[in-house]
Amino acid sequence: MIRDLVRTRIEEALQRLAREGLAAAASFPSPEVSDTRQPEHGDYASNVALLNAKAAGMPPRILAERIAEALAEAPEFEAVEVAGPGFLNFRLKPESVASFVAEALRRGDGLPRSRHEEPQRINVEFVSVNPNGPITVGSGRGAAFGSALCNVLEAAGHTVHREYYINDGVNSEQMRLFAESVRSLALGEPLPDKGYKGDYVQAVADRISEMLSRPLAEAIDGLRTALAGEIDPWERRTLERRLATLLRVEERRAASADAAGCIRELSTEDLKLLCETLMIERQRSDLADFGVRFDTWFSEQSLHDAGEVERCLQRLIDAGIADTEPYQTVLKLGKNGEVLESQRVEQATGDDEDDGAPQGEAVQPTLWLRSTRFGDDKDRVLRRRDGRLTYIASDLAYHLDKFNRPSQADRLVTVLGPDHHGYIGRLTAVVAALLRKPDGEDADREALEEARRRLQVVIFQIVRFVKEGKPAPMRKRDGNIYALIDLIEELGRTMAPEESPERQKEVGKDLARFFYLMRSHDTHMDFDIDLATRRSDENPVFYVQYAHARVCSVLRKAEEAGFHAPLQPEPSELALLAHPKELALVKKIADLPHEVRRCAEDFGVHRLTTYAVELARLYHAFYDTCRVIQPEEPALTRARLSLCAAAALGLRRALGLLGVSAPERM
RNA sequence: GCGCCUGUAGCUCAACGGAUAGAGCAACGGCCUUCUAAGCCGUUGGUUGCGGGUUCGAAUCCCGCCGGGCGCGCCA
Repeated sequence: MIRDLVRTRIEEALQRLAREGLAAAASFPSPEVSDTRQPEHGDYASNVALLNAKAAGMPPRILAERIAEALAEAPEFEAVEVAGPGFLNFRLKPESVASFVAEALRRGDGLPRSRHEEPQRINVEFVSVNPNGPITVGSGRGAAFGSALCNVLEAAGHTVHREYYINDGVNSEQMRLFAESVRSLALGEPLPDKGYKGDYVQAVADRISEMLSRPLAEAIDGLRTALAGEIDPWERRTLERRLATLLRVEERRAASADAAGCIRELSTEDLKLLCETLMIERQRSDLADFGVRFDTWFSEQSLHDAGEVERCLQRLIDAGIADTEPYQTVLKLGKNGEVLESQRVEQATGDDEDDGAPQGEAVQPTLWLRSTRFGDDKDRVLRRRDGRLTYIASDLAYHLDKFNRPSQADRLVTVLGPDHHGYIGRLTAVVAALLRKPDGEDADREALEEARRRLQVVIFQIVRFVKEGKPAPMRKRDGNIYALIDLIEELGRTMAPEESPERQKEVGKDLARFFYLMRSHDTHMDFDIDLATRRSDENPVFYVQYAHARVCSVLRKAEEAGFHAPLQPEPSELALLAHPKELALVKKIADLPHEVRRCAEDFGVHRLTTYAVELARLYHAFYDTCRVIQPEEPALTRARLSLCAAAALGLRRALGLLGVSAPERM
C-alpha cells in the first residue's frame, strides 16, 4: 500500500520528465520500491535511476537528481535524496505513514488482497497420493505448501480451484495387491507376497468386516440421494461406479453366511473399490484436520469409464502424435533443452524381455506417444503390448479434462514430491501434445511453449524428521508408516496435554503447518520435532500467536476502560502516531499485500512465515515501548488502539493464509 | 553416466541483481507495584563451498570444479 504510493509518485514524476523533454522516461519499466537497510537511508529506496540511466542517456546520479526534482511537489514526502551510485531514498512524513492505519482497517479481511493486472483461473493439483495408505508426513509438506499457495494465489486476485487426483485406475497392480492384503488380514490368513502390512491396513480390514456384518442400505441410499442432486459429470460417473459396486456387494453379502464369507467371495475389483473408498475417506478426514480442503477429488477411473482415455488416444493418433511404429526416440538433452544427440531405438520384436508383461499375450503393438517432439527426453508408452494402458494415457485425458471443464483453467499448477522431478518433462510434453494446433510450420515448438506457459510443475524437496537430534524413520519395520495425523496428534498431545482432543489437533495442526512452511519448498528441510514441541522462545509459532493474543488482550482491556478502537480513525488523531516503533509497525502491516503478490509470483510461500514473525516482533517492540491505554490521553489512546486493531488484522490474515489459527487468548 | 534440488554465523534458515549479508536459537548482560515476561533491550558471532566470467553493483545470473540429497521402468 505505502510502496504502491511511492511507486505511483515515481511514475508521475517520470511522466512529468517525459513531458519536459526526457522522452525515454515514458518507457521505463515500472519502478521497484525496496526497503532500506539503514534508517539513514529513509523509509524506502528505488533503483529506478540506476536501471534506466543507459536508456535516458545520462549518468545515474544525474537522472536520479532529475527524478528527485520532479518529485519535490509530492505531499507525502519529507525528503527525497539521491545517494550512493544513484539510489533514490524516500523519507515519508510520519502522518502519511500513520494514515495507512485507516487504510488497513478499511480493507478489513481483504487486507492481503492485491489487485492483479491479469487475474487468472488457476487449477492447483496437490497431494494426490495413491489410495493405498494414509497421508504421510512426507506428503504433509506438499499439503501444507499447496494449500497455502492456493490461499496466496487467491489473495493475489486469482480464482483458484483446489484439486486432488485419485490414482484409482483398475489396472493398478498396487491397488489390487492392497485389496488382496486387506482380504487376507480380514480373514486372518497369510499376506500375499510383498503384501501391505501395518496398522492402517488392518484398520481398513476391520472396517470392511464391520461394514459387511449388516445391510449396506444406508450407504446405498446415501449414494442414490447424492446422484439425484446436481453434480458434475465426472463426479456422477464416480458415484455411479461406487453404487454399482455396492449393489453387487450387498447382493453377495445377503447370500453369505457372515462377513468373512462375503469377503472371501468378493471379486478383487469390488473389494478394491471398498478399500479405496475407505482409504480416501480417511485421507480426506486427515487432510481436513490439517486445514486442507479440495474443491475436487478427481477419480482417474472415471476417465476410463467414460471412454475419455480412448477418445484422447484416438485424437493423438489422428493428429500423428501417437503411433505404433516399433521404435523409440531417445534424446540426449543439453542444459537448455537443446537436442545434443538423437537416437532411434528399434523395438525388440521378441518376447525375451522380462518386463512383467504376460508372456505370449502380445496381442497388439505398443502405442507410443512421440513426446520427444515436445521436449521430453524419450518417447513414452501409452499402451503396452499386453493391451493395458499406462498412467500417461490417463494423464493425457486428465489434463485435457482440466482444460475443458466449464470452469476452464487458464493455468495448471501441479505440486509434486521430490521423487517426481522426472515428470516435469513428460507432463509438459503431455500438455503440449494436447494443445498442439493441427497446422502451422512450427506447431510442435509453439505447442511446447504454450504448455510451458500454462502448466507449472512445482517440486517440493524432501523433508527429514529429526527427533532427539537423530533422523526419525519415516517407515517402520513393521510396515507402519509415519502418518501426518500421527504427527498432528503427537504435537498436540505434547503441547497441550490438558486440552480436548479437538483442541490438541488444532494445536498440532498449527505447529506442523508453520514448521512445514518456514522453509522454501525447494530446499531440503529438517523438521525438528523437539523444537516444534518446545513451548519457549525457540518456537516461532507461539511467538506469532502470542503477539496476536496480546493485541486482543489490550483491545479487551480498553473496552473495559471505556475505549473503543475507532474503525474509521480521524487523520488528526492518527497523526499522533509518530514514534519510530509505531511507524515501523504501520509500514509492516501495510506491506502484507506486497508480500502476498511476491509470494504468488514465485510461489515463495515460506516468506509469509518470516513476514508473520517480523510483524509479531514489531508489535512486541511497540507494545513494550508505547503504552496503549492512557485515560489521560484519550486521543493518543484511540490512535494506538486503531494501530492495535490493524496489527491484529495483519497477524490474523498472515496466519490465515498459512492455515494457522490466531487465538485471542493464550 | 545423465537430470532435478542444494551449499550463507556454532545450529536451523532469510535476503525482487542493490548500499555495511539479516533473523531466531544457542552464549553472555540487563528489564515486571501499570495494557499477557510465551515478552522487551543490549553484546558476541561471516573469506556466502572453491575458481573464473557478465556489470555501475553478484550470496543471487553464466561457465568449471568440490560436497550433500533425490530421481532416471511397457511401476504409480
